[in-house]
Amino acid sequence: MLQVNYIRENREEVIAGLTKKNFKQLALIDQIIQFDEQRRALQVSSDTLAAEANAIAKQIGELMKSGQKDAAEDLKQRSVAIKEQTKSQLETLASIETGLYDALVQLPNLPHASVPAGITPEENEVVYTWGDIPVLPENAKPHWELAADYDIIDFELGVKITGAGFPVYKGKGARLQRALINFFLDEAAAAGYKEMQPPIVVNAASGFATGQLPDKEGQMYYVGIDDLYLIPTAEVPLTNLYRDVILKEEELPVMNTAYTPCFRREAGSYGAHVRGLNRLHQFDKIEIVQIANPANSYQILEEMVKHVQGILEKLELPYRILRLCGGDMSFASALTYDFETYSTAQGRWLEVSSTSNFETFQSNRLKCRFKAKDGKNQLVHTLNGSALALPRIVATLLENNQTPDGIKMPKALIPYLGFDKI
RNA sequence: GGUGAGAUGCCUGAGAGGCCGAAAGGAACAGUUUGCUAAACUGUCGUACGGGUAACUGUACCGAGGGUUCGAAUCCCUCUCUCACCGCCA
Repeated sequence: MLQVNYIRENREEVIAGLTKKNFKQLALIDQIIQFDEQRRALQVSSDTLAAEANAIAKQIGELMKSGQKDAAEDLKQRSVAIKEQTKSQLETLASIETGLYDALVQLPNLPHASVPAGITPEENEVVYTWGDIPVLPENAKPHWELAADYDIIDFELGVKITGAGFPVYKGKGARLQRALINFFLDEAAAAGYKEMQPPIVVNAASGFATGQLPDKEGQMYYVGIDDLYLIPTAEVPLTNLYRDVILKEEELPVMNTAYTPCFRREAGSYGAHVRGLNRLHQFDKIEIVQIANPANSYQILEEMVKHVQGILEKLELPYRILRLCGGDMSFASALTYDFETYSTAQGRWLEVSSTSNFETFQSNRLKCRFKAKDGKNQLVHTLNGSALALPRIVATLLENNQTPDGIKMPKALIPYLGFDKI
């Protein structure tokens, strides 16, 4: 959520930024500024009235004490009149505040200056490419066929016990999952992140603070009987640890990581590209989250990008980094780098990580601030990234490393796996 | 699931219609003293939104929402959450 004061003082810049993000309802800006003006004017007058009422109440108290009942009665009448007036002002104020808020939550975050213009994924900027795309034999198979051949991931079995998009990992497939989770967590710990194990169901207040509610309500699994939501990413619980918190400046940056299963209904998504592991309702992910001082949050974003690069390189997977264009960025992000590994058998790039700086967009809803040296509270910047999501990593590992005598595992994983080949 | 108790500032905790944005203690921060550590003393010490160049100042907030009253942390209603004990249980 953007800050009203910022919008008021930087109207032109806000409009330019939202335009870059391909946001159309620019009329909201002036509506917000207008609401804000009305709000402040009304507040001044209702505050003044309240001040008068408070003063009168105090006088009545004193008059009663000294026994001047008649004088007190006169003042009471006056007080009742003020109360009427205050009541109607407060009602108007409340409706203006609601209007202001409703408009405000519709605005996406402003893009960072380095975000390229553009609307479609094709306009994302490739900023880095690493690794050689392997040359595979003629009869190379996509991962869903390999998974069946080696009996390591069973999609049909998952359909039986739950439904589509809930695969069962078996034998070496299950072991590969566990190895990746441990590997990613160890890498994060080595980079200075503190490992956490948060709940994987959250309440509505948490969903709201990180922006899943109300807009993306239909994307989360909802446990109605207890009014809880299954998390779509560990970002939700990890970031909400700092909801309503005022940190000390020297506590920044806070670096946390967690492995969690993630649940996404993916309502409305379908098509040829969702086979196998490409899109699931339940998957595993290791998330890294930082709560940062705004002064160096972009440096931190670069460090997070380096961290993800390091992992992908240890896994020997060819990848590229995209700086997302304005139109392809998420609602809350100011700058996002997507990581894609190349799936040779499918002949396409698969997104395996998304690493973003949200600046104050989330912290404004979270009310997560830090006390700066001057004693004033200031919103923190929040950043997060996948490091990494498992399914597409597994997909590319299987596809890119297939040989006539099995699927070779990268060196870095062997200690975690206890075998070097599937 | 049953029964009972409770929710006040960073923490503990008093307050039971006006003198309460809130005692006291602790923590934290700054200063003085001290050879260091510790201690002692002094001061600062909630948040949000406004007004004012500023010093300063107004309003709101004692779990949330409503009500009674000239006036509510305090009385009434509803809700939420927490804790304890019992039951069940990994």
